Parts: sequence; C-alpha cells; structure tokens
Amino acid sequence: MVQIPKPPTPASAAVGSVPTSADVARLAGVSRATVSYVLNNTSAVRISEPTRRRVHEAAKELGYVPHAAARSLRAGHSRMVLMPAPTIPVGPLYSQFLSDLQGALGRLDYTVVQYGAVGTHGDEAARAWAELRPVAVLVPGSGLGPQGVAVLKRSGARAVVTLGPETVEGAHALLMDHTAVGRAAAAHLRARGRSRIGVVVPAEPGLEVFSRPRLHGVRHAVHGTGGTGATVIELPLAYDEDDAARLAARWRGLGLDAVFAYNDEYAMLLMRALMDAGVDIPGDTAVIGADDLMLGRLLRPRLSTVHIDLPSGRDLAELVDRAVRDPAAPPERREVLGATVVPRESS
Amino acid sequence: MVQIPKPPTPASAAVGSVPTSADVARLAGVSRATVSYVLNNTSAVRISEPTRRRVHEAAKELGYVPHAAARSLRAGHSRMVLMPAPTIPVGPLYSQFLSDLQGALGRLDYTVVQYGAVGTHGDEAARAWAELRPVAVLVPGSGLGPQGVAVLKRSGARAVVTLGPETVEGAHALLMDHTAVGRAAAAHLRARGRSRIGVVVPAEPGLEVFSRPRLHGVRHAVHGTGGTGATVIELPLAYDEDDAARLAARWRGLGLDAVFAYNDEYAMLLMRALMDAGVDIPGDTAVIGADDLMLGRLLRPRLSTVHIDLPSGRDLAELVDRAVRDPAAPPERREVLGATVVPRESS
DNA sequence: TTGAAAGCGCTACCAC
DNA sequence: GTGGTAGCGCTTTCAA
Repeated sequence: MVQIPKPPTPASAAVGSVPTSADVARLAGVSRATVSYVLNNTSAVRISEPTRRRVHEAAKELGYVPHAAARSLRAGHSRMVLMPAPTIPVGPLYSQFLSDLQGALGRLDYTVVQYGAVGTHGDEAARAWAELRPVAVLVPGSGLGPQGVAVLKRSGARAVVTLGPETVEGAHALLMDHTAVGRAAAAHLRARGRSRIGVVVPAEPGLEVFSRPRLHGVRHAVHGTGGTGATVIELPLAYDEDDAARLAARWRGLGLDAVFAYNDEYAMLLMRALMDAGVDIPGDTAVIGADDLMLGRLLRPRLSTVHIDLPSGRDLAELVDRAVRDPAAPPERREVLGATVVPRESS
Repeated sequence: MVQIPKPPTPASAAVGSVPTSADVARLAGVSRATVSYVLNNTSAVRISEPTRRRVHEAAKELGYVPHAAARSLRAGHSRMVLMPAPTIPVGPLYSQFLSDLQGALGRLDYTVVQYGAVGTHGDEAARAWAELRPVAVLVPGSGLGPQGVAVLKRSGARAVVTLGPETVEGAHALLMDHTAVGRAAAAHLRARGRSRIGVVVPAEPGLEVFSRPRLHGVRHAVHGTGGTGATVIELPLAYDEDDAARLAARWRGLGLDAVFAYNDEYAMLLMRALMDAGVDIPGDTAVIGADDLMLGRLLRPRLSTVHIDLPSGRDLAELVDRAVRDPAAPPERREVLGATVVPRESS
C-alpha cells in the first residue's frame, strides 16, 4: 500500500494512501509552508485565524499525522533516547527504575525507545542503534566498548551513558558496582562469625554480569580482611527445585556455615531445599540474599538480604539532558549503587 | 553539532560531522549511486570488484552508518514493529514472552521497538506511535480503540495486533481472556467443596486489566453453575505485609472458606499473613494463586495455582508477518490464553 | 500574511 | 559498469 509508487497524479490525494502535509495544504487551499507554520505553532510568523482554522480542519479531516523520520531528517537531529531492550527477565527493582526513567525523560520532552535485542554484542549492536540517529544512548550492562561508543558519537549521538560495572572510554558512566553487594553480604556474615562461605552463582546464562561481581565482592571482603582460614566456595545453581535439592543433598559434605545466594529468589529456593534436607537455618548455615524482594519476608525464617539503592530515574534523566546540551563536557562518572544489609532471621 | 547547518563547502567532508553516503562516494571517487549499490549489495546491478573494495574501505574509514530515517523515507516503508513499553512491572511470564517475540520478529528481519510510555491512553498514544510510521503495531492490554487503530492504519501501519481482553474493530486480536483464570480457580475451589470465596484484587493501579477479568471469571463460574448459596467477595489488597496482616486480622469475621488471590505473589503474601494469624490452610481456608511462579513452591503448604499458557513468540511473529504481507486479509481473532489448575497443598 | 523553493540522506530509474 | 538525478515528507529561509 505504502511502498507502491503512486501514479503521477500530482493534484490528487489518492484515497487509501498516507496523507502528507501537501495533502493538507491542498485541502485547506494554502501552501505547505503555511501548514507547517500552523501545525507547529511557529512563533516567528503570524498566520491569520481563519487560515489556522482551515488548516487544522483539513488536517483533522484527513487524519494527518506528521512523519517523524522526514521531520528529523530535515531538522538534522531528533529527541530520541535509545536503550537496548532487556534480554533477560528483569526484576521489579530495575523495572521500576526503567519506568521512572522513561517518565522523567518524557517530561523533558525526549522520546524513549527500547531497541529490540538483535542478539549481537554491544559493539555490533551499536551500529544498528546508530542507524536510528538517537540523540542519546543508554546502555545497561557491559558489552559496549570504546568502539561502539565511537560509532554512536560519530553518527551524531550527543550522549552515550553506560550503566554498568566499568567506565567506557568516551561515555558517561553510571557505575553500578555489584561487588559492593558481595562485600556487604560477606562483611555481615563474617561479623556473625561465619567463615566458610558458599556463594550461589546462577547457572542461567545472562546473569553473569551481576553474579560475577557479587562473587568477587565476597572474595575480596573475605580475603581483604585477612580472615585467617576463611574460605569462599562458588556454588552453581539452576533456578529449579531439583537442582536446589541436589545441592542441598550434598550440603553437609561441603562444610559451609554460611551462604550468600546471589539474590533473594535463589536464596529462597536454596533455603527451602536446605530446610527440607534438615539443615538448620541459621543454626547450621546462615543464609543471605540480595535485592530485598518481598518474597524474602514470606518464608520463615525471614531472609536476610542486601538492599540495593538504584539512582532515581529523574537524576539519570537530568544527567542525560545535561550531557545532550553540552556534548563537549567531560564524561561524568558516578557511583550509583548503594548496598545495605537488612539483617533478618536467616543469618 | 549535528543540527548546525554546515557552511556551504560542498566539496569537503567537514571533520566532526556525521558522514553521509556522499562523503563515502567522494572518498572512494565514485558516485553516490554506486555507494548505494555496493553497500546494499544490489543484485540488479553489477559493480566491479575493485570499485566495491574502494567503497567498502572508504565507508569503513569514515565510520559510515546509513541513516535509517532517510532510507525509510525514500523507501516509503520501514520494517519497524512498534509496541508500547510496559508501564507496570511485568512478571517473568510476560518478559519471557516478549523476549521470544523480539527474537522471532528479528529473525524475520523486523526491528522491534518499544515506545516509552507517554502516559497518555491508547488512542492519543496511537498518534505518537503513528509518527514513526511502523509497519506493524502490537498493543498489549486494552486502551486502544477503533479510533487509534484507524489512525495507525491511515498512517501506513499494515498490521495492528491487540493482545488483550477484547477485539478491536479493524485490528487483529490475540484474545487473552483472563476470566478463564478466574473460572478455572473457582471451578477448582467449588470442586473442593468450598462455597464462600474471597477474591483478592490488587490495590496497586494498573493491574485492573488483569484483576477485573479474573474476578469476573470467578463470579461467572460460581453463579453460572447455579451454586446454591455460593458467594464471592472482593478483597482489595495492597502488596505489602501490613495490609496483608490487616486483612488476615479480620479474616474469621469474613467467614470465607477459600480465596483466589489474583496471582501467586499476592497469594503468598496473604497466605503468610493468614498462617501468622493462626488460620489453618487449607483446613480453614483454601488458597489458590495464579501464574505458576516458582515462589509458590517454596512456602509450605505448597501453593495451588492456575498455570497460564501464553502463545509462543514465534507464533505471534508469524501472525504479524502474515498480516504485514497481506494487509487486506480480514482480521484474525484468536484465543490464546490457556488456564490450567495446578493443584498443590494449599487447596 | 503567504508562497516558492532548497535541501536533509538515501535509493532507484534511466542514460551513457 | 557507472553516474546523473528525481523525489520521499518535512521545515525554513527569502521574496513577494
């Protein structure tokens, strides 16, 4: 319908085809320029009231909707902020953050667009993103390298912001250091007198971005404090009951007196399996999760957890806006992940 | 940087500005047409190997990335499939579905884009979506009316698909009838001999899309079967422990012998509160949730639930593709939500 | 107050 | 094989 070239009937608005501003102009009996002035409320030029009305009426009658691509092609820029759509199921924490962010950017008159996963890694994906000529790009996780940043900037992105573990050359960075989560958990367990600490690492792919740093945080805290004889053991665990039961079955053999379980969901899964296997919690083994999800409060004993503070969407939106306004400014790098232990009954 | 009109130096590729195909052509010493042919592997025209190489090298050297807007403006169509980004935190079920769908559409060479919430309701939002001239639009939930569908189609969308409770004039419909969930739950509870059924309805806004039909499904099943003396009571509940405790405190006064709790999360919250208040489950009160989440298996007694079958992403992607290829075909309407009770220990 | 026209970056038709 | 060029829909000077 759309892509079939219209036959050369320049004076007619073929019914069934998408109306353009020229069609509106024709119907209103004015020029395309006037249509543009009226529809955009251009202040630099005054159009008579009757003309305005005619244009508006014509536009409504035709169901005219401006063509964003044509507009931004002409303007040379857009107000699109692009983020890759999350590929892994993302928890309520991050969902909320995303939602806030979209709202805040919307209020600053940006259009947020989540680009559906191409499955490729950051630097290749950057090319696809760059084709849309977004004014800013927000990239969670790692994966985008300096190459990707360069591609984006060369194609007109005025701001590239990464949300992840490390800074990337040329991009603003909201550093989310998940080792802090592991460190907090480990410090808590050590303070409770535990020294043989298991760390659950999800077997599911895609979660390494978070699980590796959390594990390293534990290692760092335990070995950094010169804990004599304290040990850390990595425990792969798939998110299903069978695997949890298997792990629980060999628990006593592991000789652990504490476990930090990646997040509350894995913690609950494991804790349930341990209890079913007759392991006393926190007597035999202390358990701590992370993310402070509601579900941690529902099982007994109540699950200790590491509460995570994310930046407010509004803050990030303002950072983006600032960066867009002044693309020459040096990249900001800000530490935004707060980790606080919420001690409950399981540790 | 981008929007500042370049001074009239037509023969120079100003450094720092975004490279265009003309810049590539200049550097390679060929015409823009040739660049286009080479970069798009146009089969209708044969370009000599040396020329191809020169073009590719020039493109790489400049970091050339084609301008999607210009391309689709010229082409008269795009392969963008647009969906509104979810505004409410969406569970693992739907996340997975979305992810599959994106993958499947990607494999069919569509680009999926989630449009950040404009906060407006469907029909107004439709205008904003239409500005992007997507080839197809996927709209979950209700909210989009025939008006919105018309706007989208008039602006070139070849397929509009709704995923929701009802069909919308002019759009394909994947009917997700959540009353089926309520009906399944109610039938189960009735079969277990329960007759005074509470139905938890989340106090959180935005969930009505699901909670109302689920409630109505229960009502329908209970009254439809001519259950003499069976009653259904609506129980608003906020997703926090205090509100759950309050509800539990007045539980005996309500005289209910069963409760269907919207979904597993609310069910677990309430079940925990009821147990803490000394209500025996399932003895005094049977509890059933929905969505078959992992967490329902962790608390004891294990939570009965209604398992929900969503269509596969691949199926939906194929529907979209078919609709795009043949926009004139009559709208498909398909029932896609399967609801099966998974009886466990709580009912 | 309004209109004519240039041009954003790209592709595809038609000449050479 | 390659180049010239029209034109997608829009905004915005510059003239009238």
